[in-house]
Amino acid sequence: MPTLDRSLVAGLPPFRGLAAEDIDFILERARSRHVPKNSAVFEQEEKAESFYLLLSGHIRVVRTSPDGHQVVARYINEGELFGIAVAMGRTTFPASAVAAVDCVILAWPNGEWPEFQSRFPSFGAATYGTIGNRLEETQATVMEMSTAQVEQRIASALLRLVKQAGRKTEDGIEIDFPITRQEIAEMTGTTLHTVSRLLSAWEDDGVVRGGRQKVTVRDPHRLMLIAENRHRK
Amino acid sequence: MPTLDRSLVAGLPPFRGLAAEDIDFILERARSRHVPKNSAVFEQEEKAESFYLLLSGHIRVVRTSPDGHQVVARYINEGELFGIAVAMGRTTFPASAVAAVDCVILAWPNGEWPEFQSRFPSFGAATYGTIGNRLEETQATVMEMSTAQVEQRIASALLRLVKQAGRKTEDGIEIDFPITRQEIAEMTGTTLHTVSRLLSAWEDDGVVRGGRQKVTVRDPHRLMLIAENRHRK
DNA sequence: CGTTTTCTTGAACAGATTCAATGCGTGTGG
DNA sequence: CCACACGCATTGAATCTGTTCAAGAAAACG
Repeated sequence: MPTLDRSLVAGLPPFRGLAAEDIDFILERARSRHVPKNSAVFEQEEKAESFYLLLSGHIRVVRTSPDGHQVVARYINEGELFGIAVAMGRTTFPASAVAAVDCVILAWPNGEWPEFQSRFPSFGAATYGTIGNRLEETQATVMEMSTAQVEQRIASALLRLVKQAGRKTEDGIEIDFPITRQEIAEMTGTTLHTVSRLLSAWEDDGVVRGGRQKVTVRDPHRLMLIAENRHRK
Repeated sequence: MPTLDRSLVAGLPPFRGLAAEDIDFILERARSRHVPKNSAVFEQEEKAESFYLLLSGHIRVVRTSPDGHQVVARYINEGELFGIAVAMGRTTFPASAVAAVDCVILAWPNGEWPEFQSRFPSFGAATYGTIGNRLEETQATVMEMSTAQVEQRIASALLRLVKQAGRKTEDGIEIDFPITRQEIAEMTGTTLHTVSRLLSAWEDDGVVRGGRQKVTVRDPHRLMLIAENRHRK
């Protein structure tokens, strides 16, 4: 197997500040893997054997409750670590990770973690920073779900998606992976019906443009006003 | 200033597995502090200069949104670390920490963190484990808020409180610190009115017993059925 | 003893869900 | 290659859970 090229990851936060040979050391221990659209990298409750980095594509992190309800916890963007249960001292994954499009990932056996951690403190720090950010984001979500109306939550979610995975088109900014109304509902704690209704209304207002598994934001500013509940009712 | 006695902390997770002299090393660098009821250890957005351990008492972690809404993110129990922004690479606190009762805390300057981390890996691991647990709990909260009814959420919250800070009385298990209906509402994303109504109804059923800033759970099992939505309506 | 904070409870209202029916796209199999 | 079935999306109507508005009672505090 040819060694992975360090240019693949050199710019990414976890590798920033590492010497070329350190990056090579880490990459030599990685396995790369292609993950076809809609297949899972790992499943909730599964024993965590590895941790991962998303090289390309988009991954949806989904939690399922005992009674079958699903919640989309987040989307992983290119260059982000995920499935880092080992860094939190967990033995199982708290959620499933599903490829939203065809993806390429790197995987390291958990056994490598302690060495990476101690040998490359900046790598460890970046990982813990990632976890910290996710805790912060998740708390922000709780806050939003406690205080904001559905309309505002959906607007915020779209803005976040557009920011993380927006692709400019002639028509506005399009979310760069297929996403259903149902999934938007699972991100915002509502039903696909409500999402559909609101998107339709916004489409009439020219704020967004819908499509099958597609959303394009045409007027981000107006969407922001909606998210902040400062728009004319 | 007399050195703190190592028996204060020896049993606690962050110190487990450390040699006596290591514990002393860490304690020598700590400052202890008394925090009167209702006063803040630190405030949201404040620059994080230290990290903390709660020796005794109960601390409420509160997030306030730009528009003034408050959410109770969690309660810190005796023996837990809190305000560990430094371990997540944050420079400010994402929430405020308020003493629910008179508390005693230890504080370490953030500058000590890197040394503790590298010198006592088990201390670092315990800290990261704490962060991981909180992320996990917070995601569970999101899940609950997305899928469960208010009644179930309040029941779960009470059960969690009772588990973490329950004190047995002749009448049932009492939450061991003053907590208002408003605060329960802020934990569960509802209003004090709804909390009050439900607690009143449960009191009529003999499941709980209310009081000013006080809740006693008399029938945890029945409360569990409510939390799981498996009780007769 | 008056003032403030906490808690209770009724009534009206509303946002969002649920139920139901239908339409539209797209990918697959005959 | 076309038809059709399935997954995804839309939209109306009815319903309901929980909020909001309003008024007051009870407990603590200075």
